[in-house]
Amino acid sequence: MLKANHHAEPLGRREQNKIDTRQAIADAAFELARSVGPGAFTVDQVVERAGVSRRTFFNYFPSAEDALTVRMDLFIDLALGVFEQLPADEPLFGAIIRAFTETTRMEGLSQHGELFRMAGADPDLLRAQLHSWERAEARIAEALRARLGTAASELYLTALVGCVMSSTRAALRDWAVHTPPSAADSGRQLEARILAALTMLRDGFADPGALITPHPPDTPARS
Amino acid sequence: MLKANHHAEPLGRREQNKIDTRQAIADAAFELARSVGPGAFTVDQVVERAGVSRRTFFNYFPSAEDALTVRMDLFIDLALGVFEQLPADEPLFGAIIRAFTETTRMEGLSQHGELFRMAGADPDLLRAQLHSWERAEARIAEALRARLGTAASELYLTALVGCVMSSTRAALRDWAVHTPPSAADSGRQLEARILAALTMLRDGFADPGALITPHPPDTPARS
DNA sequence: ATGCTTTGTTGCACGGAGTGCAAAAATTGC
DNA sequence: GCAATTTTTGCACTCCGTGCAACAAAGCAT
Repeated sequence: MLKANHHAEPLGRREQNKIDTRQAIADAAFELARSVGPGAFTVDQVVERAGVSRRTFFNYFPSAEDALTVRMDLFIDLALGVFEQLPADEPLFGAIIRAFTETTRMEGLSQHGELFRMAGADPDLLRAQLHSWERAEARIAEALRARLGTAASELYLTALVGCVMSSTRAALRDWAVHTPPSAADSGRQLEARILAALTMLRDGFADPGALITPHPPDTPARS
Repeated sequence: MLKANHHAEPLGRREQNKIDTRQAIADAAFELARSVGPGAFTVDQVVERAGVSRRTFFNYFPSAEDALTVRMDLFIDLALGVFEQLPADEPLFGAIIRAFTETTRMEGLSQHGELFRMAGADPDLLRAQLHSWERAEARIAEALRARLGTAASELYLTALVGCVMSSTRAALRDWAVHTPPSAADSGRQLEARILAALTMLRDGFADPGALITPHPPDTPARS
């Protein structure tokens, strides 16, 4: 187990207030999205819940949907922190997989799945999430660049990161479809899928053999 | 060379008018984006150029940025048409690569690159494009599902398509960075990159060896 | 504590985005 | 040509997103 790298600096009241406000807004937005549905609430409703002014909201987020991507950004923060602590000589795919699984263990997954599922109902939320993945991709590519140095071409690097993210997203999608209610082993279900997808990637998708969920739905994949 | 599958049905005036209007709006939006920059023009300016009412614009597109993704959607139309005509026993990656290269030969690439580069300057356009890629992914997955039948799991299928799109996107990005002006061999440059990225994918990213553009920029990659 | 500087919040105002609705115009079928 | 259908348009309305200036809170020095 890796230590959490908490940045536990003194952190003045200025910084803390901003973090709190940001979180309050994000929480308010999430609760609203959960209760009335994504895209079915206004910024005014959010700020009323969060206890800030309308103008302040837009100081933090450019749109209501962006307040719903905070969780993913934080998730990437964690994952990158984990990744940077892994030994530099560990095999690449192994390190990536470990960074993901280690992170999913400290962060709850249910909300991510819930948000992912919400995106199916609201194009604007979907776009915000895609943008979030894009930002994450850039950040991860950055971290990988630091790890691999100039040994790898830019194309190799960006394509690899893109594929890792795509595979992870496919796993999330599959998981969201086949594990709608919060099942007991929900976490393991997702982990298994991410692992399966990344393994396919490592093998160049040579074997179409069904590892998880054949074609018909409702096959809980006894893993 | 494959035939273009032109759907040359009679096509009444209703249908034709809609197509024309759609195209007029898309063209007007593209010209504006090109001259004043993406995100720097209003819907009113677009509709004035296109010669339609403001309300009509929103009958066709939900936002100004969406009018700029028409080209990519059409590109996918073409590519899918090509893909479906390829022999069913052709190796998967080969078929995908061929579908792409065949399509790039009939469609101009410069506008795609231009739009791609524009997205770096306007978050909303970027989101619209990401959404467009997402739609394309779904459509391609559909086509692949028809081709592979139930032999492949959903996860395999969606992960594969996602990775193909990601690799292509990485190639586009690399190309857009290293080939800013419309160079003479612009088309071949892009083709080479897409091929390189998809080859990396097929090989499971086992070899970080620099195929195109080592690390430093401005290395035209003698192909 | 007191004042001074820096930084974050709020209200206001304004232009633009997006949508429901009903009237008007264009296309189609007969 | 006439009636039915489909598309375009104008209007009105709400909500979004932002520049600006006044205001409040935190930091800093004495």
